[in-house]
Amino acid sequence: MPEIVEVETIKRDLENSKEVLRHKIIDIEVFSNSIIDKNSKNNLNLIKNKTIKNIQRIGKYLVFELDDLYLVVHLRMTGHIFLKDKKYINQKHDHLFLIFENNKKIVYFDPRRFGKFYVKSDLLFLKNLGSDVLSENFIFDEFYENLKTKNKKIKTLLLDQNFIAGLGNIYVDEVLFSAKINPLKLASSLKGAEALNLYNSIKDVVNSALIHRGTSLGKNRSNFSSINEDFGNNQKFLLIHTRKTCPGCKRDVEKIKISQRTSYYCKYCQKL
DNA sequence: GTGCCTGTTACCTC
DNA sequence: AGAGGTAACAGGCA
Repeated sequence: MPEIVEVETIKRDLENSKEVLRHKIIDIEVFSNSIIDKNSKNNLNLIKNKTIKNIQRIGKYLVFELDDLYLVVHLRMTGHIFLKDKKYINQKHDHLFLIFENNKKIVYFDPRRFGKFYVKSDLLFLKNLGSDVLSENFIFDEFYENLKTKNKKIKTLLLDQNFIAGLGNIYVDEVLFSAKINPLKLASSLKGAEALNLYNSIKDVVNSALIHRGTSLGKNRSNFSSINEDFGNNQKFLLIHTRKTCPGCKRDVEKIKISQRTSYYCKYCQKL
């Protein structure tokens, strides 16, 4: 579930806590080896005694900049970052601790263990990502030029992190509903006005969800929560994803699979 | 118990 | 280039 909005919420919460930025990692404990990228296993110990100089987010990746290297995590479906007191002891599905010189530790919790940690000396492994939709690199002209060349369904394209980085299944549905674009429409068929509408909808949907601290749809601990295990509120404001009735025309919402992803749209308000 | 579903992505083949 | 399948894994649900 963590898409751009959720990862950004975590990033901001970590920054605002003042307990991580400019603090030193004195130890790392790994309880499940499979969450460490196989090419990073040998480098893992290098993060010890390093200070967190900066925290950034690139697409759905959370990046901790250390003195001379990067600790990067992708939360995939069910990864969580919690900030706990040092006395916290590990519980089911906790896979990694980063222990700081102050009284805190970062806990990586992930029931499905799809998430991955990377330790790298540079960020070249992220070089194929498209522009982050919250960054200043996300520019309409470039977006539209690229869009015109793609002969695939617009929903599939917006989910492609190498096209634009950050959106996942929930927000793509919301964006397309907001822009009144059918998810099955070919990207290359969009007119300039539609593309501009789409571009603006991406920014609006993401920024509005950020205000609500992300979307927490499930009922259990796999559900998105930020560093204090607090859920987001954006699920209350979803207009189309998981809805049965279109808020625009009050007719039934379509629920189909597009590229193996459950997709919600209104065939009346989002005409093909 | 069984089988199917799930918010992500990399990798593979056609 | 694009489409489709699979795998990683655990838990919820009918």
